[in-house]
Amino acid sequence: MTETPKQEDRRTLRTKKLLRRALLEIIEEKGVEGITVRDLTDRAEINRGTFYLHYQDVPNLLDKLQEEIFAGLAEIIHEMDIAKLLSESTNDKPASSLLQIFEYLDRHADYFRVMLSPKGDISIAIRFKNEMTRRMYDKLTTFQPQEELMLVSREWLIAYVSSATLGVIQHWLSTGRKLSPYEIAHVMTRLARNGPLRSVHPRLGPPPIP
Amino acid sequence: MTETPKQEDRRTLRTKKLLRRALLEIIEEKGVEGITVRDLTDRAEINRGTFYLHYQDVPNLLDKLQEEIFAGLAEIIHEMDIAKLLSESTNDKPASSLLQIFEYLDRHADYFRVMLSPKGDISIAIRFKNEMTRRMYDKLTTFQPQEELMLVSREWLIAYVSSATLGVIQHWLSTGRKLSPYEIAHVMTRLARNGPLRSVHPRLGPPPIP
DNA sequence: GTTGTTACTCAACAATGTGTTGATGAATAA
DNA sequence: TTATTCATCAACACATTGTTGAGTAACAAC
Repeated sequence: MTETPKQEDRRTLRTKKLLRRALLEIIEEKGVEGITVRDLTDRAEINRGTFYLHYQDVPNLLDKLQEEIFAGLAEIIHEMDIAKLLSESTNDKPASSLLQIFEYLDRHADYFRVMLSPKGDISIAIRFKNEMTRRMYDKLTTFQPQEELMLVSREWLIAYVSSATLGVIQHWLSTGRKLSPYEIAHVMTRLARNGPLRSVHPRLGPPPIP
Repeated sequence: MTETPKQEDRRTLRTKKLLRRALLEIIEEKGVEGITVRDLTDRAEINRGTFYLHYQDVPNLLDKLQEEIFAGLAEIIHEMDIAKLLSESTNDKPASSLLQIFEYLDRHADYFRVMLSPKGDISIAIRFKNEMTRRMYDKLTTFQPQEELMLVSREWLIAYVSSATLGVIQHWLSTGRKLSPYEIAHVMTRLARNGPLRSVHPRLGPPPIP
């Protein structure tokens, strides 16, 4: 029924590429709120009317790019496995699911660096967190159905972890990714396993897990 | 030299109050990007020109409100004491610094609920996190100057904790503050002391601290 | 290479928001 | 009461938006 997605015209590809580049440039300079169609098309060196041949307006352009990038990311987040994260917690290696996420972010760093920055599109961060949150709910409900056995309820645990993860990602991106995906995944794993306070000094409280 | 801040005119106070109310209303509906001076003054039922008698533009209005709210918050954040948080970690009570923060947020919930929501002003969240971050650096450097003794470096630990804290705050505000400031501070304290993974089930890894 | 299609350019349009100004009237503080 | 300050109103130039119609250039397919 559905036809094979016809290959796009060279000119179309060119225009979209130019617009994407101009968009990231403008956001980095002026932030999401500072985008105008005129500025966009001036930088891309295309006619203003051409913009409207491809996108309805600026939010629509942002949406389209977001869909693109999340198509790839959703799969990876779907693979996240808390049970595995917990069962692996006897060694000191980065959790594989985290590693995959950081590798994906690294691959699309031009986009994420800008979009997850303070000047970027907040809806990207929201969505990223939402995907993590949903996934964690599923996995956690299966793994530990008895909420009363937990130190804090699922709800707060998940809000805590998903925000912390996003925060570390943003810091990593905004400081030039000085650590490799492997190294930063390792850091994240240690923090998740031992908790922040125990990470200050292992001798405070019980020893760290590894 | 500086005169005592002259008491403001009734009419001025009235106008500013109406604008504040209208602002929070618009942000809740359409988000920060959807604010227009016309909409603002229509809802406040004042003349459009009147807006410009008090504020240069919309960002300036946002800034003024931000300054107001942060004047009070800065003091509290300044009181945060990691050393205390760690030394108190033999009991299961909420850390006093966290409790104070949640009480302040609770008192100004009309503002924070909107501003720290996804539709709100991202710069509030940024600044909030920055204040926490700076404070933690100071305290942590004093308390544990030997970074090599830490499981993860200060930099990442702080990015992790400050983001997690903000995330829990946002979740608390957006879900109607169903827990009291005391209860939510308690949750935060447990998460900080035991770490997320250990909070899933205390028997995983070493026992929780208290 | 020719040909039909599609994307791009350009100029003009109404509509809407912005920030400012000057004249007028009303509320306020003292 | 009185002088001051604030709010209103109408009008202004300017910028951005989203659309349209006509002309031009690039493209894919044959």
